[in-house]
Amino acid sequence: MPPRPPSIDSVARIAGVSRSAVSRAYTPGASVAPATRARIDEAARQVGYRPNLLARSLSRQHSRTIGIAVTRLDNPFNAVLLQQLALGLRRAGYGVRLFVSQGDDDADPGMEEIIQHRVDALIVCAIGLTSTLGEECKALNMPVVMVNRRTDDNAATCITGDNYAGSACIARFLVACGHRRFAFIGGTPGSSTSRDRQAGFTKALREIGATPPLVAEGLWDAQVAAAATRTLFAVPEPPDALFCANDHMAVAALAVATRDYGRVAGRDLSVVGFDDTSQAATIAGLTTYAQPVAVLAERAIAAALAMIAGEAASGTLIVPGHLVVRGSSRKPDGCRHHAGETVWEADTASPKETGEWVQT
Amino acid sequence: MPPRPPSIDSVARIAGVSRSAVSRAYTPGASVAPATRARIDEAARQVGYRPNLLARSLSRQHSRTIGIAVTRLDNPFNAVLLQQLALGLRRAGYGVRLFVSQGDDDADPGMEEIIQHRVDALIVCAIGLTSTLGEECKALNMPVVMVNRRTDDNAATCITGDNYAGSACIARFLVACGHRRFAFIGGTPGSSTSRDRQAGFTKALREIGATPPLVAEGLWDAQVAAAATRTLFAVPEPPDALFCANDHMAVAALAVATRDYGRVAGRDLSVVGFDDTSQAATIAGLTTYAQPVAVLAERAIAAALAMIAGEAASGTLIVPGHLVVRGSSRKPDGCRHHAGETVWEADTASPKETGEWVQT
DNA sequence: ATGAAAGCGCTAACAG
DNA sequence: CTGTTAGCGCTTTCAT
Repeated sequence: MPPRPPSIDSVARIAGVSRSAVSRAYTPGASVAPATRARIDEAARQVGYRPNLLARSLSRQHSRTIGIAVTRLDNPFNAVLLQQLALGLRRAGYGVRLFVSQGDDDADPGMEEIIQHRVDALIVCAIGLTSTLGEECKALNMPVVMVNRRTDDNAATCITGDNYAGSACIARFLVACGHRRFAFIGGTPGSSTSRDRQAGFTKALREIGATPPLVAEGLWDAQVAAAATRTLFAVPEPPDALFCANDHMAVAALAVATRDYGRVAGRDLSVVGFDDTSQAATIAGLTTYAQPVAVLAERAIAAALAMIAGEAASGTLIVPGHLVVRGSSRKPDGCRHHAGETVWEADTASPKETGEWVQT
Repeated sequence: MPPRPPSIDSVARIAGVSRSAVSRAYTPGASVAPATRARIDEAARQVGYRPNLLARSLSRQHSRTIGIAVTRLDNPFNAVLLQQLALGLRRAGYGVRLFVSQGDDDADPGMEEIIQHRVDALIVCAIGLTSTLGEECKALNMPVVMVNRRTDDNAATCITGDNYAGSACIARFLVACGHRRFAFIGGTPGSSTSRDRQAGFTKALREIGATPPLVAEGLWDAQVAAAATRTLFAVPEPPDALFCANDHMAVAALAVATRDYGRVAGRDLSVVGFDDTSQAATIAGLTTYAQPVAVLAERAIAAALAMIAGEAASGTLIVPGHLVVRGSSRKPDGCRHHAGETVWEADTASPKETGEWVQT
């Protein structure tokens, strides 16, 4: 009933050439006589021909499509990361098939579905692959790169921020601010990212000889983090320094602390986040450890393309970030202006500008 | 070089049946003898067979894939809308091909690309289609539904919130708060959404006999809106009531007003947004006109599926919202609690619970 | 430079 | 219920 769109054959017929000729006319760098090409172009224009990419993919054995699996698009960091990935991929000539999963953590992002679609590679954001799935993928040799999450079984190449060093930096910063009672609100306990941030924070605190932090779970969720904040403030000696494992939660915690508990951030309380989402900056004036999302995306894409090309990259790339100081925290000595933001001199967490590959 | 994944033929051979049998085994509701099915299942399991969806799509003449074109994923409203769409689509058995475009407005979301991928339908969020593109789509009879944007040439089915009535409600609300000097920060001037919100606001103000608002352009961007806010406050008699065309901007404007200008929202200033993003609630305590994003998504999906099924829906569906009152504004008489939020009794903007189809 | 022919992996009548 | 056959629309040797 719906008249099918013109196929390569119709064009060939009209132009009076074989369909191979038409195919070549659409293949950059193939050899077609100018005259033939003209006839083909004309015929194509006439009927409004567009090559059917499904058919092409089937024939070529690759789809120039990359799958992106993601959760929690309510977290602007994830949303922006997705945006950067999609944009960068398009620039590289790849399309995107999107898989969004409900669950938080090791949520199986509908793996069966992904595999059946024969994407050339899979980029996984903020979710963990179960190890069996990791195996599956490499069995099918489908390249997988994980962003903002790492895995130890080297089933995938990983690109992350410097969670450990960044969080350690935050610990030192908070101590330099003169704080004494620390607290940490984590993401989902199962995620490497949350664990690394907690570990870096706690370890640095211990090394300095500070009191270990109170710990609560925020599950990467603003609401949950808000509740956790209330719990934290309900203790006899509530914290005066709070580190939340990402901005999404930090910004909620900050709101609770100031609105509901009358704390004035930057004086009797410091709250620090991780990511540097634009809302952290604009709305909340949040002190945070900035992750260069554009770089993360770019590196992830590079890794995926490399793997598609057969260069078996593997391991974990740690992309450095830096602390940016804003009104949500006190401002210790050693803060100075640089490129429009306030940084902290003692922030030496990530010396390498370009990031560093570590083997797992 | 990379050993190809097992195909339907390998399974057929191993199971000792024809490939049609295998095909049927994977087609719900097809008739296969239990014994045959068992042999097929076994063979499939053995080699790890998965049907190739590309091939299936080519053969079936549809891909069970819907394209989603979107911009500005830095705006949490768009991000969450995308999330809901993807989730709902998956529930309906559809996959998603994602097209994110850079530009703001009538940005051509890489139409050629979309068409070539032979998606079964296209859902466009927050972007406008140029009219030629609209034509193209219907020529190819590819269903298009626009969310949060409308078009008058009926090239597409549109699903929007009640921009006009909602904004009028905000105007009346602000007047009821006792304000006198109004301002409006719009999105991109080309977008129907921004225009409708401005029109509803301005019109209602005029009807009441209030002073017309100062108007500035925020381009749907937090930074730009922040700058616009500064401009607005630089005039001799700065506004005491500010309506921003979405929360993303409102929240930035609120931050500027309170932090940089020392205004205290809820007393000498009211700022109101549109959308009710979760950050608006959690972080900023923003008074805003709530749009039911889940409903928007669900309706958009329903429309797309209907059109795929051949039921030529067209026109514009207006989904009602409601005003939720929080700390960023004064609280006039007639506010009461309902289902955990504060609503305004005089908010009669959208009587229809289910939304209403209007012809264009 | 061009065309013929053989696929890519799966589906869909149609006979049996 | 099952196998045969003919596509779906495009690519890619291989000759010419």
